[in-house]
Amino acid sequence: MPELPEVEISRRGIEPHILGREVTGVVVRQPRLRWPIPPDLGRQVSGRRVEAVERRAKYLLLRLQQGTLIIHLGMSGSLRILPSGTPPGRHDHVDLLFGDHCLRLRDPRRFGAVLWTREAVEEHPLIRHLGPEPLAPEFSGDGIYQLARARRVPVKNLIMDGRVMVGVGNIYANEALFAAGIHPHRPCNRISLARYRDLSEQIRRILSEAIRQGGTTLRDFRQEDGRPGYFARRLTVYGRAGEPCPGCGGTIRQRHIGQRSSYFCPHCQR
DNA sequence: AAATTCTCCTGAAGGC
DNA sequence: TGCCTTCAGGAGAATT
Repeated sequence: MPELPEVEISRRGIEPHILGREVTGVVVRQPRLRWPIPPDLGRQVSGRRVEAVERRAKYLLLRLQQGTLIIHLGMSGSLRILPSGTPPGRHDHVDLLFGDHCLRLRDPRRFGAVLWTREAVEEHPLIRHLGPEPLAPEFSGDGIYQLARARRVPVKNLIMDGRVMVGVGNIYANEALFAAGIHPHRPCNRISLARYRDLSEQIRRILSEAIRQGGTTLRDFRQEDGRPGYFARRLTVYGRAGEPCPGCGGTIRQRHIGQRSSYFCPHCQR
């Protein structure tokens, strides 16, 4: 499931293959993703050159001449660079053609999205309200602490809220809270500034490490060359219910918070 | 108004 | 072996 590191890895993987290249066509085999793919996408983007390949939160932004393609990988999306004409698999829904090769989106669960906007992408409804990037140099716990004071949701919900900060999905939220010794259920307004600063640092550290490891492959994620990521072996608590906590030897618990699974050590995390 | 629930979809895993 | 059921999960929309 692509979270921020997986999207950044995809960005770095595809950039050298498409930056500066002209889109020669688009093939849409299945337009029904999270939102329908615009029917005239091919006409809109063909002939335009890729001027930048960026990432904002978990959105990939392909800046073309006079517009931006917004790609979201949803739950199960992945991007591959392939020779043009490579036979598509069952869930290969979209190809962006670049002459001899193509950028192919595979997304079995179809929660992803491919959208086109000619407006300033920073003002797009999906982008406009996004919180700060954890990997930006100026990111610290201070802003989060201020926001948290006015709310009382569990801290895990807070850090997964894209308006508060972006890119922290379920896996990394669990890991960061363990690393910071904070209980995922703790009301977010009952955590000190010092602990938010530490938590922010842990989020940065874990996301950076995951990027270095090629991301976390749990089910479908593949790097652009088809290799899986290797961060899964570094996960300390996620998916380890019943196993011993590496900190105290106690048992890692799993509980549901919202609709998602939390994994934590009730002894080390308070 | 903040917080929770619902919804999209299908692969994987577990039970019998 | 294989069918059936349950679960997971990002994020906007709907609901409380």
